[in-house]
Amino acid sequence: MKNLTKAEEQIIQILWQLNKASVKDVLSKLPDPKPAVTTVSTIIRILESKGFVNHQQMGRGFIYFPIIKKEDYTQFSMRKMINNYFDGSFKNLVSFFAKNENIDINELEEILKEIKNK
Amino acid sequence: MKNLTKAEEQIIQILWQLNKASVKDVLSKLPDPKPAVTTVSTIIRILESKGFVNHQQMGRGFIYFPIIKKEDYTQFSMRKMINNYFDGSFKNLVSFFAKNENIDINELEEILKEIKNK
DNA sequence: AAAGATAAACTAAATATTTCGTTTAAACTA
DNA sequence: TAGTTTAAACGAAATATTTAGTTTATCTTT
Repeated sequence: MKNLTKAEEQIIQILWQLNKASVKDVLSKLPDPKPAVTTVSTIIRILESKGFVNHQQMGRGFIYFPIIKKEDYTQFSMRKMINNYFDGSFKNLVSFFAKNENIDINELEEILKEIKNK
Repeated sequence: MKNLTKAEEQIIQILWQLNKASVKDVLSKLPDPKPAVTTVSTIIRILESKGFVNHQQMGRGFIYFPIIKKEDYTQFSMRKMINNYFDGSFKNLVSFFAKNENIDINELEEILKEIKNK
């Protein structure tokens, strides 16, 4: 799986959110200051060349859609994160969050309970 | 906190590992094909200008050391990761790992037990 | 002290990424 | 059909990142 640059990531996040979108749809979701339409168009084309996106004709123009699932890229990114920052261990990640008091034991138990019920 | 580029991240990881190191020490830890010494030196200087690293005189040259803790940068990165890929929720992250069978319930319970005993 | 070695600073070239104006092709309108 | 509008493709400029040679200063050795 190829790495996404910052600009590419911002755009594909929008495509993941919308499922299908024209260049203008994507542009409208971007925060101010908005880039030029052509900028968005170019980046989407790069995403296509990297194999993350595809398109279909739709009336006048194209509708773009992701062909890599957000979950797959998430997994790819998390794997790297865990390797580089948690010594390759998911357990270390959870411990880290517990230790740093972002999350406490009770909350973790709640999470566990919820997961069990699925 | 400033973002680190790929090259910068690779270097500071080594500094985190070694605690203190000369340019040559860092270079020796880099995988082949090794860059020029000056390249490493430049990137360390950039890390200093970004406030991640400092140095002290040591004999002939400098010894560099991180002044941002790995844990702090980890937290910074994880926060972004969770915001962008888990809807801002740590719970979602844990569910994701459970669901994707990278980790199963029993393993999670083990982790929880271990954390409790601290 | 002079010559050589060493290490950081500086500078600039190479590469990667981001941005957008211009061109081209197709569709629509008068 | 000719002129206008629309949208993608192209090309290239602007910016950011990476790489490393050259310079400068200091230390070491003779």
